[in-house]
Amino acid sequence: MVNSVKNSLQSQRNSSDEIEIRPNERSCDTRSRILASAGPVFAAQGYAGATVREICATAGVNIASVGYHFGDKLGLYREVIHALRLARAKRFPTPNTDLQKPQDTLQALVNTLLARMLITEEAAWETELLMREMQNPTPVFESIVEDFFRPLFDQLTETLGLLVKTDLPVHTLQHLAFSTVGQCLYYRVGAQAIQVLIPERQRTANYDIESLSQHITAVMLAACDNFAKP
Amino acid sequence: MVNSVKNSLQSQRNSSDEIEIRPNERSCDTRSRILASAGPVFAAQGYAGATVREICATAGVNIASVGYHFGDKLGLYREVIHALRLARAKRFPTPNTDLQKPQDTLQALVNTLLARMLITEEAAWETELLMREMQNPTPVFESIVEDFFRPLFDQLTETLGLLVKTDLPVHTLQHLAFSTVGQCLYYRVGAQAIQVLIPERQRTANYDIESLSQHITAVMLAACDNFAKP
DNA sequence: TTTCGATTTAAACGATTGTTTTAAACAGGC
DNA sequence: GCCTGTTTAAAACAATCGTTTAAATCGAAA
Repeated sequence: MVNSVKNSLQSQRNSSDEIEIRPNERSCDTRSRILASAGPVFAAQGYAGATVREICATAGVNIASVGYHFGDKLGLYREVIHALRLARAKRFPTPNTDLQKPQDTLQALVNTLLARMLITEEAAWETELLMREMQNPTPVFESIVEDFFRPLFDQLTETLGLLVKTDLPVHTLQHLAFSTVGQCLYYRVGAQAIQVLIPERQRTANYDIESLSQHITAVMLAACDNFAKP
Repeated sequence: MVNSVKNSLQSQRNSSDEIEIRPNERSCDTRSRILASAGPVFAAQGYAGATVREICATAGVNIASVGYHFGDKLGLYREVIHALRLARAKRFPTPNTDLQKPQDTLQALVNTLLARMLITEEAAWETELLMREMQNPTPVFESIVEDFFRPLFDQLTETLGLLVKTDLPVHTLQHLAFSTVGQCLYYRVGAQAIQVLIPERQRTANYDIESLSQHITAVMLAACDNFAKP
């Protein structure tokens, strides 16, 4: 009985991705409330560590609702990832690369990377969730890389190719791109370590996005100049 | 009764770090077997995800043994970290910095960092455990940073200070050190992403420790040269 | 050999997990 | 207004977790 109801709901959701027609208003409210609460909890505790009880408690709904609306815990997680991809695609449009000097493009790319890493707003849980996916990849990880990382990586490689002036091997350009990404990523991956290594006073003074992006850009421009020399 | 026995054992262990005198052979065997099995399990599943049942099963001992020898799960984890620290100190001795040119010291430091990151031997679980500590810090994380990361970080900052020649602000040297560490770290943190971004043929050809360390060192030397200019 | 403390064992405890069940509350069509 | 299908609520489910308990077992001193 109840199972058939859930299965029909599940297949209905899979068929239409964008528009969802819910029978009435009340269910749509609970459903979106669960979805909104699940993201931060999954990000903070990880998939295994997160509990549906905590998610439902912060959402203010009953525990059984997640089973009714999403089938089970994994179904809810898939929906969270799906919503995350849509949200981030709109929030972080890839910077326009055509009408600037490559130095400015590089600066803009580093700025975007660092902004994604060091975001402390209400949507910081999205980055946290992506970081967890990098360490514990699930079947959705590959599509995440293709949709989010590949465009920025290609743009980065292209921009660096304009900066080295000479024709370097492809893998050298890739290494330069990874050097750029790695420097940005460290200020999130190593944030806990930095918090221990660097006193708070220095951190608040010299570890803002602006200072860090200028430093990383300077490092990469110096490297590009050096690789341009015979 | 039993509690007092355990407490005395616990304090006995804390007092003497190096030499352990166990009453008989049998207990020492079980204890070391638990310790040997716990490391890989903690690394693979994380602290919260690992279960003492699985650890004891792979060790072939009773479940209550971990309570008897280590107090509780966290006590066992602390001992694992302690043993890890001793093992890694012997396997990766900090490079001697005194009798070389700073360029060579930097190269050696980058080599050490990359070797720690990309190790694929039987002891890879140690690095995996450290990476998990960086994202999900447990109460032992701070001591890990102090004992593991701080020495290398200081050595890195000092070496970079010799390379820039001019007197730069302290935070700039720190940023340069983090740039170095970040580039090395990315080839582990982003390994899953690189596996999707770069075809396997290129990966096996140009992503060995030797190529990567030379590249990263070259980037940082170029940056230091640039920062030395007026 | 006997005795006693140290160690291991099997079993169970209480807490927490994801999930299911049963009944009540709600909406709209007749 | 009643009835049918949908949604929510409270409770309970079985499984698993870390931890504890009480008895059995072992090793060596007496």
